[in-house]
Amino acid sequence: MQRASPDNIRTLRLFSGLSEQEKDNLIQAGRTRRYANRQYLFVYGDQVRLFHIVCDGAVQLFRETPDGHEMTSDIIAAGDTIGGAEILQSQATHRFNAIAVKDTAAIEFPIAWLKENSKRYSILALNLLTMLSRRGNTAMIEAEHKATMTAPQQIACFLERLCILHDYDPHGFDLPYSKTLIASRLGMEIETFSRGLAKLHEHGITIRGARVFFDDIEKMENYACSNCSISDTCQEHELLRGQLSRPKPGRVGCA
Amino acid sequence: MQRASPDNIRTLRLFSGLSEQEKDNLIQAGRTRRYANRQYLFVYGDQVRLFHIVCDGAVQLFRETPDGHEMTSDIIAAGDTIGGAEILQSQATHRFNAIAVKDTAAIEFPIAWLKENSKRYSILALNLLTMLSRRGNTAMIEAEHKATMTAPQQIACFLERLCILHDYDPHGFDLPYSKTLIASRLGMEIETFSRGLAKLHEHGITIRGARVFFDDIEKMENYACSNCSISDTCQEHELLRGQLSRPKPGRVGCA
DNA sequence: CGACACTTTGAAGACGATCAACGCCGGTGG
DNA sequence: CCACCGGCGTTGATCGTCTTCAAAGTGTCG
Repeated sequence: MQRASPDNIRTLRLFSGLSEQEKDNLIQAGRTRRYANRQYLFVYGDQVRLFHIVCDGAVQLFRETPDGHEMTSDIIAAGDTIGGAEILQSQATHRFNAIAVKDTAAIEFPIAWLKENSKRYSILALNLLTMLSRRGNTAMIEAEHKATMTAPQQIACFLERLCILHDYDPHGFDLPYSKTLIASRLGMEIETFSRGLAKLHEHGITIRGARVFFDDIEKMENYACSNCSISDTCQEHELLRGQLSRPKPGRVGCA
Repeated sequence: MQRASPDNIRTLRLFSGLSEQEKDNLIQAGRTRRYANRQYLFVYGDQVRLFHIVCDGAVQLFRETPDGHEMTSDIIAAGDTIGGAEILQSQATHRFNAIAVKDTAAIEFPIAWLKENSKRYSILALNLLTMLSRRGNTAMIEAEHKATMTAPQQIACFLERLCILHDYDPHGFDLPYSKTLIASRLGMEIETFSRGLAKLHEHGITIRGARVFFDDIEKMENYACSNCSISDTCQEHELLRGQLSRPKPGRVGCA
């Protein structure tokens, strides 16, 4: 998992391409803050005041429907940011709640900081643009999945991405979030998720408690989705990527 | 509908904030090209070579699943762009097909043009960023809809946005695309869409052929989704927006 | 040990996908 | 002018999947 303690904040994708001095200038305007598990960063309707960089832990972004249903828009892991889209669109208020789902550390910046510096440092704007458009891309692909794949397929695809993006050992790793949270993130009920996990055993994925085993990497291909833009996200994992999701020439869509 | 013939290309959101001379410099690198209805701009697997600005008509972006199913990712209307995300992420090949669904005119630019100029003109990068992140936002919200709303609700929400974004008369307008295309865009089968349209009559929306009537604007609120980021998209339509989707204080989620 | 959150499992129901048939319309060709 | 065709949309019936409701099981932490 990518971590960003004050030590390695300089390695964040958001700041890539900037000189060390530029990074210093930028970072010094931020303030590190810690959130306990289950503590809110902000809620629906709050004024947009801050841009956050999550350094450690994870933050759930979610909405509630009038009938009390909770809908997770995204889970922001360490190294990613919150609020960029809202600020650049000059949205006055937040359209979702943000709550820490682990003990979390985040650096916060005033919105003016982001607006000014994304004009001053075009590379910063580009980095943010890339991150946001990638997130949007993922959202589009997942919307597609929801329309074309069964629940077990979606789960398998999610687990595969999880394993690759977080650099977990495919032969055995623990889920980083509760099953309830993951189910919500995938837009399905916890019961469906639970049953889906059970079914994955027939397809070479075993789940015992929170532990996941890809016991047959070949069979993973049944679920591999060549459109999930895993490709350019962690360039150092070429090998694993080749093992897990081997896009076949001419193949489109999700199997 | 926003049109961008060579005359009004200067008014595009993408170029907003640039001087007339800067616009000239930028635009002169482009080449206008016309596509007949049903003509492909590119297909899945093609090299990413160009950045497109759709001036007139509309372009469907879609994938095909291995079992021959067609999945529409998006419909790009006049004034919007194609390829920005791919270029900024240095994707080598296209992950979807692009086909004109009307007679269409588009200006095309080499990818280097976009890369260089989004560094040179940070405002251009910001504009593109805003457009892309808005598109991603919409995708996320629609994914949410797919998980929380019934088919008729999704259709109503779509029609409402359509009416507002294209500046149609809510008391009667024609669908700009075929029902088949819209159904695909919403990720549902044409049969489901057709039945959904029929049901909307009980809720104050009448459809006769391709013509849509919001015969009871008050009832629209039953479907209005306060999270659909219509708000900052066409600033000139405050009044209509107030009529159609009136977000209530403290209200979250989709009704 | 007991409280509580989280997860699993079962059974019933709702919704959308699928399959099939039909109506409608515009175009083509005899 | 009519017959034929293909694309498009509607409607009906059936089926599979996911949600919902209900209950029991598991784990953790005081």
